[in-house]
Amino acid sequence: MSTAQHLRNVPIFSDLKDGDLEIIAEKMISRTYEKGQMILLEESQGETFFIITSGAVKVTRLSDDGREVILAILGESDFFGEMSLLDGEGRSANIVANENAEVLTLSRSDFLNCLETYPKIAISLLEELAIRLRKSDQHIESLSLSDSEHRIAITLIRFAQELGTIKNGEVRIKNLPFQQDIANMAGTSRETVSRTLKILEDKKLLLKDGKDLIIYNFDEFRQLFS
Amino acid sequence: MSTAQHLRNVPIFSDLKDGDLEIIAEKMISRTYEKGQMILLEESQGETFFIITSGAVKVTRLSDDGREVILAILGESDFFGEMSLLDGEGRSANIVANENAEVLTLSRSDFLNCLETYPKIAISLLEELAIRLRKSDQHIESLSLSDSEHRIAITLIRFAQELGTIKNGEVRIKNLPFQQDIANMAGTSRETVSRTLKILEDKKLLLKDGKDLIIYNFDEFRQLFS
DNA sequence: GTATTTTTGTGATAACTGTCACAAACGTAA
DNA sequence: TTACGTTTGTGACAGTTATCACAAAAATAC
Repeated sequence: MSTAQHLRNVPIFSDLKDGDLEIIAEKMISRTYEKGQMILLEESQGETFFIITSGAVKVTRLSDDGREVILAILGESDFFGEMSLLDGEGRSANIVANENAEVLTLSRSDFLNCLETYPKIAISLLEELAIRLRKSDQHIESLSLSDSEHRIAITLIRFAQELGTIKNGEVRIKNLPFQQDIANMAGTSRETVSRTLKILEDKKLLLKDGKDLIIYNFDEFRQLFS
Repeated sequence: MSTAQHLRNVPIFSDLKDGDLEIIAEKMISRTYEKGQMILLEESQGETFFIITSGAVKVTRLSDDGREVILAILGESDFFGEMSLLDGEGRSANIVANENAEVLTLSRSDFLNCLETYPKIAISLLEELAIRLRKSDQHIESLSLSDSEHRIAITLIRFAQELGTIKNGEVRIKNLPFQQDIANMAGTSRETVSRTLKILEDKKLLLKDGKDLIIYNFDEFRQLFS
């Protein structure tokens, strides 16, 4: 797929005309990262905007004692790096390739130029940030008042929404992340994730199928834990 | 103070020329709310943009069983309501007047018009949302991996940054919110807040002075708990 | 002023869940 | 295949903290 075609799939660029898309596409550079490779470090200055064309990355923060909090897992057509471009602060999070990943990058100046030249991009970006803020708020809510079973279930719902495929009410999450990653997102321990998945399986709410996870009745599941 | 003068204090409008500011000011309507009054309900459609000119509001989410999670407390010159205007979803949070509050409102269409007419506003708004997202991420981090003492301390730091006044290294938070509100932000119980404040006081890190709270050495305090 | 409501302080208890320890299962490379 | 590393499962235990209960203090109303 050409660079411009990839951009077409990214919500914030989807409003643009083909010509404009190609102008932007020419300024982008493609890069690849291997699983586990660090893409961005917390301390570095943000100078680049990234769009994922294949693979997945995780957005994390690390505490002093080395424990990892996963803020989000991003996949194809998602983008990142815009935050520190916008507010000038340093990075607020680390980005690590969660599987082999291919990205397109845009420099700070080209990115800011884009925003000024195409106000529609700015507005689309606003929408996207509003959506992320909303998700953050939900994440905060779940961490604040739920027990670990709820938090883990809500994390599964997030995965289902981002990575899952629905087939008559049943969601299949292909390649469920490791329990340790789920734990780091849900704010709990790896062992508790293991035990809780078993409990949910006993309750006939979900099924582990190799590396995949199936939620039998997604609507019911969401209602139970929302 | 005139409406336009109030707008001048709001970061996202501060770049505008006086003339433009007045054009916008004319479209705004002033409203007042009494302490405890609900300003926005979670279920309602978002049709209005709000700017606080005096007082404070709290942004909350409610769980089924009625427990409240406080996402933020906003004060003078802060704004809210933009999120559902942008992404079209329903409200993601409730807004309640935390003290008597005066706000300026702008209708959905006028707000969106503003964004298209003054691209600078859109970019400023992007910056603001980036900042909020950053704060949300920090909030998530603290909820994920800290014990209750840390979470409460971090909540106090947030209050200090939003509501505090610094005098040679010492921060005074005037009118510290109730322990119940602190608990709802820190994701813990009211009793734990009570006990923890006493512990921090015993450690000579802070002092309760009537309705105010003083953090003796803010830099040290931040380092201890960040 | 007194009365009433709201907010805060504090003990006792139980429950949840993090941690440690180790075994089992799985994946992968040689 | 075997061997090694990674991921998952599970028991035991301890520590943190939510909850309940009620008293004290503070704020507000009358």
